[in-house]
This record gives sequence, structure tokens and C-alpha cells, in this order.
Amino acid sequence: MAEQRNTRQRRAVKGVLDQLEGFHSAQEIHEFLRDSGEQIGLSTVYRNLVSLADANEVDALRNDEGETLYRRCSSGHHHHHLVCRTCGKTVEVDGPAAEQWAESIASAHGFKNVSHTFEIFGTCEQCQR
Amino acid sequence: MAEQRNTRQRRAVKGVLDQLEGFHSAQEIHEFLRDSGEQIGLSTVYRNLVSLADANEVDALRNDEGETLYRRCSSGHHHHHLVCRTCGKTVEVDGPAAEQWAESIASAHGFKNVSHTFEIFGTCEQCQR
DNA sequence: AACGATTTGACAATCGTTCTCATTAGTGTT
DNA sequence: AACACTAATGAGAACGATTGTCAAATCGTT
Repeated sequence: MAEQRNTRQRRAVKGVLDQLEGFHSAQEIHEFLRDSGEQIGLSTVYRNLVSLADANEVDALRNDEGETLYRRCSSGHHHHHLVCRTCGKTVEVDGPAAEQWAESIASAHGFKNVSHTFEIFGTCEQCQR
Repeated sequence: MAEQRNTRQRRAVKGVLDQLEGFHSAQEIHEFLRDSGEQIGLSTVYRNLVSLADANEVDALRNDEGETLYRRCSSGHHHHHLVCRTCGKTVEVDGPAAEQWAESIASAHGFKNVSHTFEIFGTCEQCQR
């Protein structure tokens, strides 16, 4: 259906995500690209991030302020994150127990079509100094 | 320091929260008040909700779309929610296990000043019809 | 009733994100 | 390589939720 064209800009966005550690906002990513000399529009960055997230090629999550943050995800399966508020450094976390717990709570109350968010934010060791 | 005045508007906002089931956005609450014949500005609703949330008199959380939703919380202690996307109906949920799990993950990686979000969204039985 | 400080409300401003639409550029075909 | 067809881009406008501004209204106290 949606044929993805391999444009210079899309390549660039993917490229940054490989270089950057942890989660970053679309605007940060745009700024980074511009600083790297890449000519790319902000809308394009947004569009590509959204489409990459739809295609499950990157992880997306919302931080405390409601911004969406993106990160190239290593594993293909569902997981959660421990994210540093300051530098975006991320630890990937599995929580099968929590997973199941959410599921069972939901179905116990007759809820369908369930999604959940489970993210941990904090300040990493480095940024504490 | 901040002495809270008991204004008609603040009373009204608290009042709605008592009447309304589940989580609702500031705008919904404003609309509801207006429909009830209460004359109140949108900014005022926002301000009161924020201050009530700060005072821990109401619960606040962000939904999938990044909107902030509010609800008068029954219990004073920390808890999570199972929220219906459609009507806002809410089940209050305790997850001591999940709680501790988050804590231990965070400290294991040297993160301080940790906060977490754990909310479950779905469609409740009624709204499935 | 009067006072001084806090709140209010209408509206402007902000911030992240999405939309619009004319232009550009992949991709498959001669 | 030149074409054609269509998706992707970019600049800026538009949007939606939320916050800021500031004069006017209101609360609680004297």
C-alpha cells in the first residue's frame, strides 16, 4: 500500500537515530540534523518520525511534559523504558509481570482494546553531578 | 504562603469533580460548568485544576493524545488507573508489586529522583456497544 | 464600609505538532 | 538518458491544549 521512498531526508533521520543515545524529541533531532549540515525541514522530520514509529522501526513515548520522544529501538518486542530526564539516556526494560498484571486488571473489569503506558523517568548517575 | 480563597468558581470546579465519574479534560469540565449555567472562564478552570492537582486534591494524568485529564481522587495514597477512552470511567488500581519493581529497576541503574507513569487505557463494557 | 491582596476573565501568546499546497525528486518504464 | 507518475518535501499557516497578561471584580479581614 504505502510504498516508502528512500529519500535523502528519510535516510538522514534514520541515521541520527542510530547515532543518538536514548530518547529525543523531534525538535532536538531536527536541530541535530541541521547542525550536521543536513538540509531538512522540521515537518519532514516529524513526518518521518511518525511513519517510522508506525512501522515500529522506532520507539515513541511521551515525557512528563507531553512531548513525544523517539528512539531507535533495538529489540522488536514490546518493552518499557527507564529514561533520564536530562540527557535522554535510556535503559530498556522488560516487565512481563507488569504486562500480565495490566492485562488481567483490564479484562477483569471488562475493558477491551487495551493499551498501557509504563515508563520510568529519573536522573541518571552522570547527570546528577 | 499561598492562601486559597474560597471563590464561587473554585467551589464550582470542585463541585463538578464530585459529580463527574472518571477522568475528564479541563475543557470538558469547563463546558460542563457552562452548561450547568455557571459563569466561569476557561483560564480559571485550568488554574484551579492545576492548583488542586498541586495540592493533591485531584488526580491528573495524561492520555494517549497528550491531554491532561483530571479526577477527584478518593484515596490519598499513590495509585494508578484503568481509564475508558470514551467515557472517562475509571477504575482505581493498586500495584504495589509494579511500584517496587519500578523502584528497584531505577536504583539498580543509579537513577535518582524517579517518577513513573503507569496507566491503562481501554474501552469499557458500556462503550463497546 | 473600606482596604489590600488574590482571583478572575477575555484575549493574546506559546509550544508542540499537523496541515496545505506548490515544488522537488524517487522509481519504474521506454 | 529522458519520461511520467506519484510520493515526499519545505515554508509557513493552522491547530489544539495550555499558560501568560493585566485591568477589573471579589474575598476575607479590619
